[in-house]
Amino acid sequence: MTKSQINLPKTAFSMKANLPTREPEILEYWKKINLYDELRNESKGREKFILHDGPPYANGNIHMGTALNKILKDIIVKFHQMDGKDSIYVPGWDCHGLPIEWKIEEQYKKNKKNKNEVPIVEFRKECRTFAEKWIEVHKSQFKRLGVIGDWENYYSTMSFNAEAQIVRELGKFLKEGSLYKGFKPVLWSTVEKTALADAEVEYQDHKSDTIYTSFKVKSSNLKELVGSEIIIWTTTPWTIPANKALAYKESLNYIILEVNDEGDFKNRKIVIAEALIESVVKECEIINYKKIHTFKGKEFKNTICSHPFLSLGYDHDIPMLEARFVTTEQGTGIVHCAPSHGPDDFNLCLNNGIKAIETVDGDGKYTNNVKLFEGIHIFKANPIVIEKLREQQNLLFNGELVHSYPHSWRSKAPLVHRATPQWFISMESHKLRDKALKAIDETTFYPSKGKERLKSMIETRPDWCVSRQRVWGVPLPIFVNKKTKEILVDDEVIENIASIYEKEGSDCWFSDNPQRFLGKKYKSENYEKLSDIVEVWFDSGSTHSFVLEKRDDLKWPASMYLEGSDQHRGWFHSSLLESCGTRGRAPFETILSHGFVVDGKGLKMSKSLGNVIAPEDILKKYGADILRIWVASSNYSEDLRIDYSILDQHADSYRKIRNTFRYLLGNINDKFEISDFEEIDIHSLPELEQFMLHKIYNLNNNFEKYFKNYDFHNLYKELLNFCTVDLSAFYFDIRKDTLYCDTFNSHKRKSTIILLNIILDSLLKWFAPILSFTTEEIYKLLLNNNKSIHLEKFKKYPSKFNNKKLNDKWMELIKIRNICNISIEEKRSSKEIGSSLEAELKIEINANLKDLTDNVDFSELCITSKADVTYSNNDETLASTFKAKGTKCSLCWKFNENPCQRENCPKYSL
RNA sequence: GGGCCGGUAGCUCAGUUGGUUAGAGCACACCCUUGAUAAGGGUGGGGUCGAAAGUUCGAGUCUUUCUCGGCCCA
Repeated sequence: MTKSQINLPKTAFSMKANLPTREPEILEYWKKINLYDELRNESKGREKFILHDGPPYANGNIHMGTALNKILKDIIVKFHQMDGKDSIYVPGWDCHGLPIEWKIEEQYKKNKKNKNEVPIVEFRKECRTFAEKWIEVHKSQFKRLGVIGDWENYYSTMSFNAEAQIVRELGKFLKEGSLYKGFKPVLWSTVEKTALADAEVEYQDHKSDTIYTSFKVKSSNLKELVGSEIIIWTTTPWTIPANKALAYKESLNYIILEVNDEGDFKNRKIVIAEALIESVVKECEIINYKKIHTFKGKEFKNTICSHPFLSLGYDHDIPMLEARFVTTEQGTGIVHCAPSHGPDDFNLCLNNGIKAIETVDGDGKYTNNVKLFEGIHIFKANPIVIEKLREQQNLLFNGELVHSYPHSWRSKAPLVHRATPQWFISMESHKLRDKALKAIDETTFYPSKGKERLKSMIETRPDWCVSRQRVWGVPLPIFVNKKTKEILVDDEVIENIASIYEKEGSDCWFSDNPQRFLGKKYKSENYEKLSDIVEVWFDSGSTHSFVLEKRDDLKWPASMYLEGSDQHRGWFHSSLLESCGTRGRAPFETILSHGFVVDGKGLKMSKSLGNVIAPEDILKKYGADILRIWVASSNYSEDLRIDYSILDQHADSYRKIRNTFRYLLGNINDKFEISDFEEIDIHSLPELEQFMLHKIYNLNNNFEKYFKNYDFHNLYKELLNFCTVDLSAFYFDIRKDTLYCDTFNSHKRKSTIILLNIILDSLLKWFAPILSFTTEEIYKLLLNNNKSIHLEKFKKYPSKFNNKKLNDKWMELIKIRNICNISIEEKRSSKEIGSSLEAELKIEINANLKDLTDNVDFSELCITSKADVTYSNNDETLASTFKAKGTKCSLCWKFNENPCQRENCPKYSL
């Protein structure tokens, strides 16, 4: 008997995937067949699904987070495409901003070049070139992940039309009147000489000088207070010269203490919060004191103090103001307020008619608004302030404290709050907050918790500061009338600037005569041209206008914005505000946010922990399809863990899936026959095949349900389980006998082949959005038609596949099969049999199940040589296994006491 | 420091409105197979559901505290 007499599987589809080398070949193939253009051609006129790309910053190699983001986007785009839509993905890049400026400046430092000697326009050109370089790097890295999009016509925030449109968008806020000039403390770097965006700030430990200092009560409604001294604690002594007020909390209890220790404060009465007596006394080393009077915070009302530097000319009144932000966690329960140096201070003072002024210049030196200290750098001022307080006998205590403090992400220098002229978009003046909150309500969030997250941020955020004192960005298109100080608001000027930018970009703002932008209507000598640039979040928040609206192939609003959950404060946020301000609604219909990539233990990846895995390493070791499986199988609504053991596991699953395909391909000998599901005569098929159709039908239902909810990890799990449980361990295992040993054209074998084709067709399509490369490899091998699996649509499954009654029956049969397997295993472990074909089953089934099992061949189901069924009243199904009698048929390997009766088995195998 | 989210077998994930002995696949162990073969099949072990306390007849599910981790904010 030779193997040529049976129908063994044969396929060109190799068991070994070798993805790291095979995938680039497939990328070449996609390039060759112009897959992206083909996709657009094929789906012309279909309903559009637009996933608008949140632009990554054009700097540095991609990391796992970016890879996750792009793959997840690609999976969703492909799902919608196969679902019958025109699913268009246009990648984009965020290009302006401080990090790139810093890179260029670093290069200058290396080359001993002085930035101030380089014309702004030239500097900006270098920034542009830098960004262009990284866009190209990113592009190839993203493509390698299998991401399909309009790579040739990507968008960028530094393109001329983007810069022009950003000006138009700002013009809308200008015209409306919600863009205003304010004066406000912002986090400022005295090293970089700029305000920093929130995202540019990082918190690190910092050692600060701390002081307890006293403010004498000048007048008060509470007579005990007069002559007493309010004690405050601060970690920024240098802000004392800018003090304008003191803050207390109504609900707290306060106490007047008389100090009896020797020293400056002997016999002086000090005021602190009652709850903090212990800590203040301990820290200030007060030993002898007397409690004089306790009172409620609200009795501070209308109390006026004097500045500790009163006799040095600081003769302004220091009012005491009620504030909610006062706590008893640290300090004295009374907070010193310098409106130019803290947002809380600023707001409190503003509400009480005290304005912030410019007390510190951009370099960090006191201005002439600050008596005694003009010209001194604030970082050198602490000892001087402390010394002067001591001289004035108003220093109760000073020390040091290590605490978390804001630093610049680039220079790592500590930051300060500094009042500067800035440009703001008001949240209230034109009801931007209300509009945004309404827009959030109209948006669907995946996962749903994102809605509350964004909402709570919008509810509490302050006005949007859109100005930056830097050069690499879109210049704020603002002229201020030198005489009236009024902002020039004129659509014509804005459009003039925009149309100039459209042709040549925004560099000219810094080099050309301002008259060029003003046109003929206004004279440049009457106007001051602003040199601030727009903060980058406004850039990216405007992408919907210069990408979605401007491109004919896209639509506004986008179907979906998809980013990491940090973008609730970033791109989701700025896009929402920009769009609500200019168009009254969100630029997206849905938001999908994903968690962060962490290591196998759930810790964030960092160089110091040494747990960083680069996408490049994974591509080299496993290939993109494994990475794509990792994305699909992880629950993106939480943090996503990755390490090599996790990837190994997914690589194992991949092999299982690949071998499932290999079995299918082998048994159809790579001859794929696409069948029309509607045409199939189900009842002509064996029951097992009908049962499998039912399984497929229901799997597809679940598939659609999961896809609709973007629930990919459950979708993938279900597909994988189908391959392992339903196919490999069940259907495939049972049907090997038919496929190998039945005559080639027997009805049963042909029925099986029909099913294999249907399963292959289904699996290819179900898996295509996830296993983009492998499904293409198979598709190409089967059809070789210069088309792509990604041009296909998901199949529709006729409801006639559904057969619940049959399913119920087969669920029972599978239960019996499991019982038989246990029985077979007993004989196997006692070495009485090896292969299940050496077994002969005797099965005792409850008579109630007679109808169900009457025509069932349990030897086929359990892959044994023989199976006899008897019926009893026993509720339990019993199975016993015996060594099969007779001799082994050389063809079908079943044991028979008589010559094998199968049509193509040798009649006398004895 | 504050806000939000999360912690179920080694791993990826299920666990309905609180209701039997907490499930699946993978991995692991053992066995079988050698006609899916660097494949395939069978059986099995494995969890005090992050910790503690509480509510309840009953808690993985509800409450509180703590702890660990992540994101955001300061």
